[in-house]
Amino acid sequence: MSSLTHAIEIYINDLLNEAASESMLSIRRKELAQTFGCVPSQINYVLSSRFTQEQGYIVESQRGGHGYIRIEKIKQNTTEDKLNHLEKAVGETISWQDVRKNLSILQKREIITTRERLLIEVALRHCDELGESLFGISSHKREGIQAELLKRMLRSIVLA
Amino acid sequence: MSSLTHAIEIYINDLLNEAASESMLSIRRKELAQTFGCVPSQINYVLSSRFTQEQGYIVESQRGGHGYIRIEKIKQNTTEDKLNHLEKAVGETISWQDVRKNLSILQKREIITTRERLLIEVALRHCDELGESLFGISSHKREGIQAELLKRMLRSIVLA
DNA sequence: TTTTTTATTGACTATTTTTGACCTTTTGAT
DNA sequence: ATCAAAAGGTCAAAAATAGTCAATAAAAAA
Repeated sequence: MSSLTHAIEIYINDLLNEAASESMLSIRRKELAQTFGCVPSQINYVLSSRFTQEQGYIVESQRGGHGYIRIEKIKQNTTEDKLNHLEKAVGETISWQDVRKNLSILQKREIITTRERLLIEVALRHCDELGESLFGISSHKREGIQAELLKRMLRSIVLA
Repeated sequence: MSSLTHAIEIYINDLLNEAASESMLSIRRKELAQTFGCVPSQINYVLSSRFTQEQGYIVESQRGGHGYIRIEKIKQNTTEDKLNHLEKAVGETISWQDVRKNLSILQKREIITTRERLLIEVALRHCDELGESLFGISSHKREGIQAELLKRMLRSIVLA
């Protein structure tokens, strides 16, 4: 392990934990690289492999003078359960009917809002249309694609 | 250690907020520049990067003796306005950069929530990945598809 | 051992901020 | 009417950051 990447990952996590400020922190890419004696782009690698949205982080940055990289942890690990549950509920493929049914349930349980439900439905339909009209993918394959997108979307907000 | 630009941005916002006068204020470019010990054109930079119409402000000015710069924070009114605004902001195609920027602005203006922003980002990325890896669509065309999806999603929640 | 995945680097690119030289508009005095 | 002074505007260069991508190298899996 050791690896530079891992060390940097730990370093950032430490900062995030001790930062009283709502587990959010700001760094200078160059500085961080210097403290670890590596090239700056190494930091990008760490961020894109260890601090992705899927993993519960939001990363924003700005170039130019006084540039920065801001990392925010948006996940409380106790939501793991919900996640697993969702994964199983959605499964590998899912029909449009089922999608509607599931979303309806989630909404009633106030796990997602009406607006969020709309967003999800719009996205799924759009994807489906593309798959069908533009590329004529089979219905079954489209369902797989939709299931994947649905899972990703649900994950992203359950973690938030 | 924030940038000059950011400091000036905050200063102006403070003035706008405490100004009882309908969140509108008038400044002298030269004076403000002097307050911050910078060249006057720095003020133009701040205005054009932080107080654009997109971001909800109207800026008017006049040269010559008794010149001034007036800054007004405008409220978002009807749904129609929001929609038109969105349509224009997104346009026909949109880069990932611009997507992030736009969503960030919408979130700051509280037109969408963090969760909604996450949902949208995930959906767009998913669509993009599909387009690229599965069907090898050109980058430009993918941007068009993304713009369409983005507009649909935003429309759906603005109208909700 | 061979293959596949993950890390490391660096050359090249892109964005943002800061500064300054030069331009335009408005007012007011003569 | 003219001109000088007093604003504000534009634009492009320079400086300060961050991002991308592809070639290697190292580690893990098969």
